[in-house]
Amino acid sequence: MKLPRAFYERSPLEVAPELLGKFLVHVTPEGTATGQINEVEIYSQDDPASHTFRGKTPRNAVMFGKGGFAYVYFTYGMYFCMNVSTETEGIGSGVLIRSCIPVEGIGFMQQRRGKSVHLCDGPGKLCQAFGLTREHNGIDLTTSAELFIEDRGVQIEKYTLTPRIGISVATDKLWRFVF
DNA sequence: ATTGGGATCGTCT
DNA sequence: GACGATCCCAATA
Repeated sequence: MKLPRAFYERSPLEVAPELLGKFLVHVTPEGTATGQINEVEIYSQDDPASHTFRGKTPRNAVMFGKGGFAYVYFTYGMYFCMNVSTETEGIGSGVLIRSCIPVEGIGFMQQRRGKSVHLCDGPGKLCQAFGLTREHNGIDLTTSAELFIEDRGVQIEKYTLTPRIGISVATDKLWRFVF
């Protein structure tokens, strides 16, 4: 079943480990892409590595909204990354979906990813494989029939904490969750 | 297996 | 005007 608002409206430290093992689903006219989330990172309001650290802007506004919305941003001139907003309205926090295991729609993913064998194992690759772009920024994952996260009864008992990837500050924090 | 450079542009200083 | 919450390819070892 689809994750409800209450799941997201908690501290990202609580949300992140529970997102591991859940299923990201994107329904498109060509077909449905599904993947099991296996790597996430936390970005909170008072975190110098977070887009929200210097306050609300048009770009990061979704992170400051209610929990359970997709924050999809454009980066490095050519890639998109997807987060889910966490905590209540006014708090700029979220969880970056970094990687997932392809489950359904692998043919579409390969088509979108071209020659590469690496379909979903990275935030930019994941968005490309799932066909996620700026159009998906701001989608309510708790009500959308197009983009949402499902609980299919899988519980991840064992996971690893590491520093986050690709940041230059707060590198001591173990805010990356992998299983 | 690891390293280094290039692509490419929106966002914020 | 500088710099990314990245990725890919080529060169090195």
